[in-house]
Amino acid sequence: MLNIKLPLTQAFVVGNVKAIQTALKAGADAMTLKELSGLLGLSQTTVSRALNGYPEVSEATRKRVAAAAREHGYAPNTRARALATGRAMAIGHVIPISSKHEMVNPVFGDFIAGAGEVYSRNGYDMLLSVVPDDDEDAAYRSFLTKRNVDGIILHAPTLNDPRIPLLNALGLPFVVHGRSSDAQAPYAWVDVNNKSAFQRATDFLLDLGHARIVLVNGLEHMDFAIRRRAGYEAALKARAIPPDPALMFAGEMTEAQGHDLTRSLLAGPNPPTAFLVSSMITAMGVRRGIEELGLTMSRDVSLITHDDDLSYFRNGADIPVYTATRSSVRDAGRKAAQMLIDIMQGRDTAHEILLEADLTLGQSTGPAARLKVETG
Amino acid sequence: MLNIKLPLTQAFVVGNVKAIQTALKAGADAMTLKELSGLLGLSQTTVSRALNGYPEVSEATRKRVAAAAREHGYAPNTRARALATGRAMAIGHVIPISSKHEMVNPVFGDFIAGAGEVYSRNGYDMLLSVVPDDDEDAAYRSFLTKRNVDGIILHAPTLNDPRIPLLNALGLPFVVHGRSSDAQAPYAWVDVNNKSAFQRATDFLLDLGHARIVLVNGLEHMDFAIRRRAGYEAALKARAIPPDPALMFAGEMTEAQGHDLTRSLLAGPNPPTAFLVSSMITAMGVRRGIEELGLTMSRDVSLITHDDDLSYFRNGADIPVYTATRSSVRDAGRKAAQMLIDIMQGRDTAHEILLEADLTLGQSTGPAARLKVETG
DNA sequence: CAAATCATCCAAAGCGCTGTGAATAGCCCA
DNA sequence: TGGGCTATTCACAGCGCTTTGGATGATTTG
Repeated sequence: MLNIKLPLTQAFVVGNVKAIQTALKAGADAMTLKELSGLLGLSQTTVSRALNGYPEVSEATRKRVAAAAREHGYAPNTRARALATGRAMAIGHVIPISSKHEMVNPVFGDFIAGAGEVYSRNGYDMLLSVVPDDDEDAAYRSFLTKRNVDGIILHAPTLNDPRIPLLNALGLPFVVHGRSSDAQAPYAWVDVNNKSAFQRATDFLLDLGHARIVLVNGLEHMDFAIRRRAGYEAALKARAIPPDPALMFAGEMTEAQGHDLTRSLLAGPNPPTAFLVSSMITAMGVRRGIEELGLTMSRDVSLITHDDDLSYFRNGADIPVYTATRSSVRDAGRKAAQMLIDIMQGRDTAHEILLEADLTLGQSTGPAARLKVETG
Repeated sequence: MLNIKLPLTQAFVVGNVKAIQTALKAGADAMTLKELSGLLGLSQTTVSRALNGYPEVSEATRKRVAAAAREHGYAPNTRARALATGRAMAIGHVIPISSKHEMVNPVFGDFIAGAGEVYSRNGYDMLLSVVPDDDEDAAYRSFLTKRNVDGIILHAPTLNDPRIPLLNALGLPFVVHGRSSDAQAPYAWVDVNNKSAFQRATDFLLDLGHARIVLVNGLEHMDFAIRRRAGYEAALKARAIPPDPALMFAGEMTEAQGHDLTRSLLAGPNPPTAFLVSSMITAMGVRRGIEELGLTMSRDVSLITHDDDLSYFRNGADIPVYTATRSSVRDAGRKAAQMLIDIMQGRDTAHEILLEADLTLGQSTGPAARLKVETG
């Protein structure tokens, strides 16, 4: 395997177009094993074994084969190899799109980046299936009966997600990004400790003297949202504060949602003094709402958000803008991919990874207004 | 083909786990054509032709075959089919990641969503290869010599992008999302008219009396950034205003970048009165900078941004927050995918699609402060 | 020096599907 | 009644690779 990779890497340095054209000669028709072995005067068996690092090939012929492969730009046909070995060397991702709002999860790009990194290091391809979240049947039919992947990553699990028993029944290895509360059977997963993160965040706001804390959550059938809410409620309960339904919201995590909600709450009677928000994007909307009303974040209203540490949306370089519960979704992608590969290859490995989120202090939190009056 | 799809769709209704378990019996080992034909007492040929809609099969047997396929949850093995037909029924995307900043293009998720929609409608899979943008050789080796895709979508083209002659030389059908200025050979592409969009936007700001307009652009080796800058400069030139290098910036399009740049410019001598920004995310940073200085967007400083109409980042539901040059990247994804499929299937089709961006009026633009003094 | 061992290499049988080139059977017409 | 059709169906040869189960000499061993 390695024997093939190294030489070609040289040939494909971007910009070095001439070398590539030479290497691959007449365009579209790549060389086959048969042709290569014919050229070398060896059997297909020997050439195949030489390239795949089997021991029963002399070092001399192995070198000769490797050189020829490089020279002629030979690489095994994936389809043929997959058919022969029974392994597709590909991993499938089902990307659900909110059918109501046609929304793509913004977290997805970074997760993919992390996972893709691990895949390519291990010789796996990534197969994507983008489907409306109320019509995932097509995607599963494709992956499962067409057998074009060896494993699956499941995104955005819901409460007691029916896809989990389904995949379990089918025997295809899979790893869930997130968890599914109330799931009957065991399954492998990588998740952030959403409950503990939001409990700590709520605690922190309570410590600052905030009593009316708004929870701006994701859609309530999503598992992560359920856990975040549980964390929020646990923190309140610990101080004997009954959760107020008027302060708890669930919905798509858009900027506009955050903005509209904030405006109406702050303009209403008995306004809240703090917001706990499920995504950076929504948090930006909340801040816009705060500032449009002439209020100042941190001084008048506090704000904590969850931060997936998205590459294109960093929470400030030096001092974070927002106080946040932070956990890199890209890292989660890496970990989930590695776990899946380990499982597929029969390695003994942890099937459950719970990542703790950092609580990073930013410029969006401060003591509740009430306290300020006392001290100032 | 259709014959297979319909029945399975029923079996796979999410939640109907029992039906699935029944349909696929003993888990992982799917049925083969050989088994199915044996069961039916027919030859593999006949079964295959029946399922693939060939005319030389009697309607009676076709029905019988379809029913059996449904009952046993049969679907052809993709790998075997690909090997036999020579078509992989998959399309590859090479997703470059900025190697300097490890940044994933936020536009990518929505583009994929649009393209994926078209792919699944046409029976194609989507293969993703995530690679650092200075090391794309591995991705191309994989796609081209391993032959696991029938076509490629190229993202984020640069000035005279070397990947274009490369793919042309290799004879693999491909479509570029964007264009590559100075490219020698022809190629198929779907692009937004970046130049005209930014020219119109600049014109609009000039009409409002703004003279010092900052251009906050993407990385300058990216083709779209070059064209946007050209539009900006053309508008200035039309009014005999020499472009001021001190007002033109290029960089990664992050929120922090926009913020920092805005603060330093507005705090400096001879501050600008308007910003023309290449992405919503950066625009949010610009606005944060404006507001932190106690200024008001639109009244004190105007702002126009490009808006890719990302699903998770809509520019306000009713009245847009930002005045923007808007073009849906998701729609571009659909169009690029369709074009590629048309090309691969030898259909006669347009190889160049230039999408015009809307200039939508929002709440971020207003007359330059100078004019306000005159009128107020 | 014959027998056993080793190091190399190879022919051939699949993997599960498609597609070509018949074969078979039923039917029509002269 | 026999030749010519049409409508169905089938056997078989690949697609390009891996892998099993030998071959073939060369080398070692008792």
